[in-house]
Amino acid sequence: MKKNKPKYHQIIDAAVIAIAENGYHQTQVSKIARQAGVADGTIYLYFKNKEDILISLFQEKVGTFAVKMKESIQIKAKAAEQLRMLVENHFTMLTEDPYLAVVTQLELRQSNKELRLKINEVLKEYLLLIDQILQGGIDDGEFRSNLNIRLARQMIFGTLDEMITTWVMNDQKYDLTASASDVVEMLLNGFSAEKRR
Amino acid sequence: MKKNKPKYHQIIDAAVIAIAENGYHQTQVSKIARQAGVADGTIYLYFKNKEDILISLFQEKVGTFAVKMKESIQIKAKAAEQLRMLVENHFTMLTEDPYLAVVTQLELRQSNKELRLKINEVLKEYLLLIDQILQGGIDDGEFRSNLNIRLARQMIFGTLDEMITTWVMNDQKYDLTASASDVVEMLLNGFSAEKRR
Amino acid sequence: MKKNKPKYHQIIDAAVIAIAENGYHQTQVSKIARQAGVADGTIYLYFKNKEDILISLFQEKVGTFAVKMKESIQIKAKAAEQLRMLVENHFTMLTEDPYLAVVTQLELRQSNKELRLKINEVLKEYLLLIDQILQGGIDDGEFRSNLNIRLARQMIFGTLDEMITTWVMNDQKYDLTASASDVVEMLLNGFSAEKRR
Amino acid sequence: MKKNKPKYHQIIDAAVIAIAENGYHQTQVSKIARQAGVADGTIYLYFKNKEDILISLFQEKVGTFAVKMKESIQIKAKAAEQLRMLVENHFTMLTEDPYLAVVTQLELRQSNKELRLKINEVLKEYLLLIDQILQGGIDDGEFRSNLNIRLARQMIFGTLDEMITTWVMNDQKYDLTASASDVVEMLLNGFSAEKRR
DNA sequence: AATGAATGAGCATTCATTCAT
DNA sequence: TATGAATGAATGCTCATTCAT
Repeated sequence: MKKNKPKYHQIIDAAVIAIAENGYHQTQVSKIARQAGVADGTIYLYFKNKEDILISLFQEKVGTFAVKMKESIQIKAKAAEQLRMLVENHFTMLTEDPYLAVVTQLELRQSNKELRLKINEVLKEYLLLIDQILQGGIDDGEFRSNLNIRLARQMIFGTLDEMITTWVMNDQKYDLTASASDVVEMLLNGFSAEKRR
Repeated sequence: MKKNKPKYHQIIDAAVIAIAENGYHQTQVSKIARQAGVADGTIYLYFKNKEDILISLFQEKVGTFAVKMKESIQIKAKAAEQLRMLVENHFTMLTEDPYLAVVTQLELRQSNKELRLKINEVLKEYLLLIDQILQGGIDDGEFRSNLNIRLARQMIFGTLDEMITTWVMNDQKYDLTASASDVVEMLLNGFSAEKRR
Repeated sequence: MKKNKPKYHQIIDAAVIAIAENGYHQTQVSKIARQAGVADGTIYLYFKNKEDILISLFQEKVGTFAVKMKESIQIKAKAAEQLRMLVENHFTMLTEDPYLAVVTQLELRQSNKELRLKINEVLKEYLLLIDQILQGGIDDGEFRSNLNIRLARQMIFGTLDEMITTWVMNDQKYDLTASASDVVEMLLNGFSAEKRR
Repeated sequence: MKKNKPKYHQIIDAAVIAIAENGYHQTQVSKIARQAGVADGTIYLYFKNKEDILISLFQEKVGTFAVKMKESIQIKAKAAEQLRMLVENHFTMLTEDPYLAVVTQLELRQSNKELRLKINEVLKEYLLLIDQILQGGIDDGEFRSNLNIRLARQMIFGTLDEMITTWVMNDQKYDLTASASDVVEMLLNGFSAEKRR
């Protein structure tokens, strides 16, 4: 299995740095190779093509991300606390890896529709986690019973994504985590209250 | 003024169709020209370069969008009604122009950072409109006084954007407007209720 | 006859200025038209194509040049004096028209072989004039009887051309005419003296 | 070092042939590549851009030219003999490489001013060689003491250049070397004799 | 005669991928 | 495994020329 060899991760990490520093379209395969300290041709021993590097990058990073997130959330019982944990962790993880933040929020979106569909496939696991929190909240009576889970999940993900993208576009120069509490409150209000009128 | 000549809009409309059908990177200038029924060189009588077509496209379409939106909203007095109107119109307008939906939600995001900053510049007008609704709601007591406007705006825009993108990625095959009411409720709940506990 | 209409010369003069200021390859037909104060299309009422402007330009300017030169020379009796007059006039005329100097020495040489052959055709009249001086000098016994006229003419023209080109390449910043006397001496020495040994 | 690899010279030689046969402006990079038997992209592994091929071509050919010329001249003691050797060699070398003659006398002059300045830079070495011959002749008393070296050099170079260009423009169909002796005589007469009167 | 909007052919260069070593 | 020299397809833009008005 290629994924267990050191050069596999070496190349992926090089890709994150190269793309974050140079931008998606300015990052040629040869630049990733140079950053990784391998020859151009070596890349193709570990990845099918350039697109495969990007998908693998996303799988590795978001996969790790989702696993850690799951673990963090399991220690909380209530859906509200789980959601708070999810938002805080989401912000913290990206704050701690500025290169990855740039790559996921800005650069990878410059890829074509086909690649984005594959990226969405990887994201599904994470979105499912959100769904589980929401379903739990409904089951426990924390959220209203007629909550539209799909919609609620899109609200959560869309809000976080917009917040983070804006933060990255502003060169990550303010504290993203400081807004975690406020945004969680607004989301929870949206989910818990009975339908107005 | 070039913008008043018929070919200006002819080319922009052709660009929307060509990009929606072929994807951003597969849309050569010659393809736009063919779609518009003009020679390649004619494009350059109306636009500085290929990027300028895209920026102009966005300005024309989102500019029109924002103007219409402003007019629609002014006939409503309450912020809640204004927000409902905004969401409904946003969904309706994109539903009525499927090509434009694909271009704004998927294809235009594949542009480089520089172009995206220009696009954001155009978007500002629309985001300001949301801010005005929110501020009105606070002033009227509809929304809680300590509402974080920036956050609320990001929640609105992020949620709508995520909903629409998902809808477009699913080939626009379900009724987006049907969710308008539900999402407005959730957003309003988030803004109106007092901070929990 | 087109050549008698004012716009004919208006366009040629505009071409000299435009080419001198912008360089041969940077001088589009539209630039000449703008400089001449006419529409692009108007150019083609007076000239067959772009190349025709250049040939006509050369014909007009060098034609005038040759006619003036002939007149100047006729007042001198001796070949040596005629040659001196030719060199002085050649230098003076180009010194007095810096734009033309740039165009003939630098810019027009960037044209293709075909155009250069036509230019050479125009030059023939001038070269013939030199030949006449040389033949006169031989007939009068000023120059040695076995002087190779073709070679002598190439020496005269080549030397002048090289001197002027160097002067133009150095932005015409020194006094070209100051060297006239010296160069004439050297040339005359080359022609008059008996074959050495 | 790229210059030591066989493909470097392979491409330069191909460029000489392609430009001589097709003309400067009709010689696309792909044509040079085809002539050299390499792929278009390979050109760019050895040259920065198309202009760089031309400059390198000139450097290689004229560089070799100047080196050979220096060696040939050193075996002669008298300036007159050195000049005769220079003219003969100059003619012989270009006669032996008809393609190069076309390229240097006609095609390379069609380049823009910037490129021509670089070409002149390369030529300087050759012009310096002429200056050294002239200075030697003055020191030895072969040439008159008040000889203007700059002028004499321009006369030599200008005359040779004009002769060769005319010869190339006439499709090299006569024997250039046959005129070497005569032209040298005329030049020497110009330099050696005391100022007339 | 004059205009100028419209035309469309033409080309240097990049870079993902291959493959002989 | 690893290399890196070589490949060659792909495209935005310019500008001389035309022609309807």
